[in-house]
Amino acid sequence: MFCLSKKVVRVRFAPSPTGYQHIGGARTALYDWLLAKKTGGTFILRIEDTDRNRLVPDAVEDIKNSLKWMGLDWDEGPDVGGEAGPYFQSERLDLYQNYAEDLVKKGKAYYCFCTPERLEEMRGKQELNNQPSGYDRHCRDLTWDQVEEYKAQGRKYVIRFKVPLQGKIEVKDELRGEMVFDHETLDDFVLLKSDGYPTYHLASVVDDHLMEISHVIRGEEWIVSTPRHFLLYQAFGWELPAFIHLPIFLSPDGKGKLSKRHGATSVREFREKGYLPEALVNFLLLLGWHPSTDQELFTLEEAAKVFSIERISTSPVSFSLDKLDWYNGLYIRKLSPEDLAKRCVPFLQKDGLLPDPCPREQLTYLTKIIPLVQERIKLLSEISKAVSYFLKEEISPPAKEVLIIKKGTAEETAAILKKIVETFSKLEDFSEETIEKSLRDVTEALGEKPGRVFMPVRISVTGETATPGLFELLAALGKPRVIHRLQQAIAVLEYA
RNA sequence: GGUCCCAUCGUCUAGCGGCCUAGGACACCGCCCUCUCACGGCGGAGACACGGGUUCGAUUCCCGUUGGGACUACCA
Repeated sequence: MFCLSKKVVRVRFAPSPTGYQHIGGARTALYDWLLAKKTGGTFILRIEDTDRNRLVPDAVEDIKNSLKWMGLDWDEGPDVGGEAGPYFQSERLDLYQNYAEDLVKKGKAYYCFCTPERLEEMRGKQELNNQPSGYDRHCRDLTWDQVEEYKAQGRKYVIRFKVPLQGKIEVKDELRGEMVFDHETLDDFVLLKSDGYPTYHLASVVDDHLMEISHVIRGEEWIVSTPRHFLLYQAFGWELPAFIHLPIFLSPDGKGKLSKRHGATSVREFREKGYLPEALVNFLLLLGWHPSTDQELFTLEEAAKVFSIERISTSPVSFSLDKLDWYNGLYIRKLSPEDLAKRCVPFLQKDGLLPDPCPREQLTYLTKIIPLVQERIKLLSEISKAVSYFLKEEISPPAKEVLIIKKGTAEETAAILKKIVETFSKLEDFSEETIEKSLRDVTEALGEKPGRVFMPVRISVTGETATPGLFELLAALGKPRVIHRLQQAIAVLEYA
């Protein structure tokens, strides 16, 4: 049987597959993973699929993919197994049922035959009378005969925990210290649902015990449930793990917790928007945790060396994306051209700028132009706009108004461009250096300022006013396309 | 309504009684670099919610007020 020394750190990330991996959960998983790595402990992935009504079919895949994408590999769990399995709660049903029945036998839990309708009515009355909400313990004192009778009638039932009527329960959170809850404020919560599945309360307590979890790291929204869990540990006579409640993510506008209304909330969405896992991890790391230094940049490995639960903060965190964007730009600039090009390919394919699969020459060319735009994009998804005029053979000719130089006329502009076409045509070697020299020579010969000459060229060949440096841009584009696009622009100026 | 949590620049935060004329980062503004846009460099503005205590001394400790948030399901 499964047995380990109590000293070792065993942490679990226990998502419920009711949707795509939420960004808040991703941070929890990160902290779990870091604590495990820091201490040489074990990181466990456990799927809490006990709500069959809200089950999303591909959620488990998404959760696994999201964790892998972020670099958070698990030591025990789906796909990798482990001695404390199974790691899907739906495969542990008999366990929960036995433990629930056990509590009933000990008089610490009871069968409840109340119908959903009755409960709803009860709740309605409580709200109407401004009374505290909670189960009214209608079935708490059913006699054994009554229970047998109801069961014989085939009535559905749940198993509820019998919360002691008097007294207090002291709960400890590693970050916040002791918290005291009065039993009177706790109701007899459900342990086992009528479909035979456990509630979170039962399942998580049973599994955390059986899997010998040392630290329970979860969201702040669980604080109010913690006294119930302590009561359960007490009833079973089990040793408590340490509890760490992470501050929740608030919406950037400061109104309530982060929700779909405020943009991306799943890891998948951030990935699709063009965020790098390195950036997301770094951002999440510092959202609620701070090192004892001023260091802002961390790889997973670096973070794993210095991470500590004592330095996790307790106040709610506004999930503002500004810093994530900054991190993303930073990490994009740090990538090698080869790496960045590879990461951009899917985005370019999605936008129809590259075929799938991508031919070798195309990838080589992309790698060549990537450095020109690398410091100009903050999201991978911005790559298409940044390189479209490189990847397309033809661009739609710019409008006349945008081509015309400042305080100048169409004729003047066309004359400048013609002169440049003429100069470029004679160039044998269309390199950055020769381009720069000839362009500057033309500028001087015409008695113009650089800006007045460079800008119409830039717009002619790209259609944009904001681009990489002109000389490197032209060289990367190649002489034929440059001349063609310049002639196209001249035509617009003269005939449009 | 009830229970609980939280409270330093717009945001993330440092601070664990004197080092604070409150530090850093993002965002913002200005200047520089410059062919545009970025990148980069330099500089600027910007916070201890309020009221009581405790103390020689409070951003730091205690209480209250206010504000924000979470939970209040046979969901997690």
